[in-house]
Formats: sequence, C-alpha cells, structure tokens
Amino acid sequence: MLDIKRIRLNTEEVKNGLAKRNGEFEIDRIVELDEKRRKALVKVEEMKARQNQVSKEVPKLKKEGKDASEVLNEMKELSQKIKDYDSSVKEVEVQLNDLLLRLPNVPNPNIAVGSSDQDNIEIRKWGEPRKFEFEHKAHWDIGTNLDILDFERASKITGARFTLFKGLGATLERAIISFMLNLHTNEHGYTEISPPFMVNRASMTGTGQLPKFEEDAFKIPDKDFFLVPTAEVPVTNIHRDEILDESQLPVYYTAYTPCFRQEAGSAGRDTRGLIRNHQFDKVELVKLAKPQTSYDELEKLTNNAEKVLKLLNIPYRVVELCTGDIGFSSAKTYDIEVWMPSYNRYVEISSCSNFEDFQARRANLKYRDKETGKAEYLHTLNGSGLAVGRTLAAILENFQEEDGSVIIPEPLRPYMGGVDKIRN
RNA sequence: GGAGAGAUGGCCGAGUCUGGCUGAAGGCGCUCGCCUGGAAAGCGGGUAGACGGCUAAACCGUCUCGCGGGUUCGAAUCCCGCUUUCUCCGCCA
Repeated sequence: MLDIKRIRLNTEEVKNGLAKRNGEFEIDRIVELDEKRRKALVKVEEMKARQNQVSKEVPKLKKEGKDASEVLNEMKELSQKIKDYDSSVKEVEVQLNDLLLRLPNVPNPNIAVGSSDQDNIEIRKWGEPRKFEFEHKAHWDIGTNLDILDFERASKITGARFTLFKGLGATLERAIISFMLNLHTNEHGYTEISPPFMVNRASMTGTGQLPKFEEDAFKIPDKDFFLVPTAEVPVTNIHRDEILDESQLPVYYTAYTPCFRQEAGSAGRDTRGLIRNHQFDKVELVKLAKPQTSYDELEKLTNNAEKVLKLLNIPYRVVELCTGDIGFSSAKTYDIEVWMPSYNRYVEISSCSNFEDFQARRANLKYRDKETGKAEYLHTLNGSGLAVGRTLAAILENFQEEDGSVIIPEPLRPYMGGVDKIRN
C-alpha cells in the first residue's frame, strides 16, 4: 500500500511512476476521497472534543448539587450527531482504503520501462546450454518413462495440473528440498521456518494477494482461510503488527511449503508437465531489512538463489523485469530463468523482489530506529530459492542420457542414499 | 466438539463487582542526567501507536485497554457476537 500522504503531496510523482505499469489507476479519485475524509474528520473531531469537555464537567455539576438535565439534553443531541457523522466518515474511509489496497507499488525509478517481458533486461548468464547429440525429451516424457512422474493418475485422484511423484521421483523431490534448505540455513544465514499452509485474510492482504487477486487463490469454504500461494505469505506475516528492534535486523527466513494456485487466466498455457501446476513445492527466501540496505539485500538474496543452480550445474540467466512485467507489490524484481531444453529457452524458476515498504504498510511491519527512537516501516524482500518442481524438471531435461536415464547432480546424491542415476 | 477461566503499555500487573478525576496505579526493563576513579546501589527525568490541524518541529485535537457492535451525556469497566490463550472432558495422528 502506498502512503496516502505521498499520494496527497507528490501526486504527480506517483502518477508518473504508476503510468509505467500496465493498467489504469484512479489516483484522482483517491485524492478526492482523501480530501473529503480529512474535511469531515476535522468536523467530527471538533464535536467529539466538545463532547469530551462537557462530559468532564457533568460529574462536577452533580457534585455541586446542580441540575445537569439541560446539559444532558444538549449532549444527547450532539451524541446523535456524532454518531451519524462518524458513520459517514467511516464510509468514505472504507472506500478510500479499498482503492488504496488495490493500487500497485510504484516501480523503482531506475528499472527499465517497458510493457511486457519482451522489454526485460538480461543482467547475466551462467553456464552453457548443453548440445545434445541425440533427440532429447521433455521432462514429462522422461519422468513418465522412468515411472517417477505420473500425471494421468494424479488427474484421476484430483484433476488436471497435479502431479504424482513416485519412487525415486518422490525421493528426488525431497532431496531437492533438503539440499536447498541446508544450503540457505548453513551457508547463507537463513533461519528455517515451517509455517502453516493455510493463512487468514489479514495475512493475504498483508503481502498483497488480496483484495485484488482473490480468484487466484484456493479458499477454504466457510473458514475464510486460504491455501498458501507461496511461503511468502505466512513468513512475511510472522512479524505483522510488530515493532522489531533494530539490532534484530536484517531478518532472514527460509521456508519450504507446497504452494497452491488457481492459475486463473492461464488456461492452455504450459499444460504439460511440472511447469504450471495447481500445487507445487517451493523453498522461499524472505528478508526484513532496513530501507537503507534493502537493495543490497536484494542482490544478495538473488545470489543466494542462483547458488542453487550453480551447485547443481544447470545453466541459467538473470533478468531484470521491466516496469510492465513486475508484480503488483514489487518495486524491483529479478527473475532467475533456468535453461529448459524442451522449451528451447530459459524458463522462470525464481522471482526475487524488493517490495520496499509496500507490504510493510499493509502488514504493519516496523522497526525502531536506534538514532531517532521512532518506529519506521521495514522493507520486505523475497525470492524463490527455488521452485522445486521446475528444478526437478530442469534436472531431468538437462541431465538426461540417450538411454532415457537421468544423472543425479552430485550435491543431491547424499540426500538420495548415494543414488547417482535414475534408470529404468 | 463440550465446560470453565483469561486477553490491559516493551514485560509483569492493578483497575472491571460499585461507568466519569485512568492513555491508564505500582513494579521491572530500557534510556538520559546526578553521584563514582569506574561500576553497583541510590536519587531525579524520560519511555506506545495511528490519524488529523496544508509540510516539518513545537503545540493542540481525535482514536486505540484482543476484535466488532450495542447501551449511555460519558465505557478498560455494563450487554451481545467473534477471535485467541490456558485448564479439564471427549475425539484423534
């Protein structure tokens, strides 16, 4: 959520910033409502001040044995007036708040301006895509042939866009998760979290999934709970409504969770394999940092995620998303894209973002500044470290052999009882 | 799922029966000053957040005692609903 004062005082700056995104935003309407709210507020508060003042005098009158009935009658009227006025102020506030919650973050002014992923900028590349001397296969065929992935039975059990992992496929998935978590906790200084996989409305609103994107989430009937679309939601909300001590910063959390997404609007895209499922596993990296350091922390976080692919020896590149492609809450985002032979291109496997204070305002995440003694909004960051299903797909595709077997990257073998190859 | 007891500032804890002088006693912690060679003890001061008064400081006002609503001129205090914690019972991995 943007600071209403920022919108009020730097209206043009906000307008120009948001204009670089796709979509239309009702800034003028917000400014109008804000003004309406403040005008009304001054009036009610005057009335309330009068009410408080008189209320203090009532017991005095009574003590002196004087008749207070005249004053009380006057106050009765005032009290009713305040109630009426208050509810109209509240109405304006509700409207204003709803608009604010649906307004995206202002992109960092230094990122590339563009309208689609065509305008993203490649920042760096690592590794060389493998040249196959045989006809390579897509991961869904490799996995099905090895009997480690079963898409048909997953459809029977649940429906389309679900996957059954079997035998060494299930083991490989578990190995990837453990490998990533150990790397981030042991080498990169993150604290491991295992959060609830369902979250409430306040948490979803805190990170920006609600109110605008409710149709993307899976909702639990009658409960007002949502299946987590990403660990970002429960983990970023750990310190919601808290004021952290500056000495605790920066906070580094990593969490494995399954992620549940409706994939509304993506019908027909990536329908085969592990790339776009309703349920997928992900290891997430989350940071809470001081504003002054958040962009350094973004670089580090991205490097932490890249390290996974380096160790697994899978080619990837990092792109900076342009203003038209960054997510709703983000000010700046790097995508890490892994080389996927079946797509013959790089495919997103991690998205690392600095949200600045956008989520912090929604979730009321603050820290106390040591020098000023004041509570200030934190900056929040997160990134996948990495998406597990896509990592597994990349392993199958990049390390497949002509005979249909797949070589397991060295760092994963200890997690698989020493298995170095999956074969028929 | 049933029964009961709680939820007050950074923490502990009074106030709730008997509504007003309580944004909230007292203690702890933290912090600043005095004292000291230094420290402890002691003494004195400070110590929530949001919103608004065109910006900032000062100052002023409004709101906040789990959340929402109601009664009342006035609610931490009375009434209703919800959330949550603890204890006991039931059920269960």
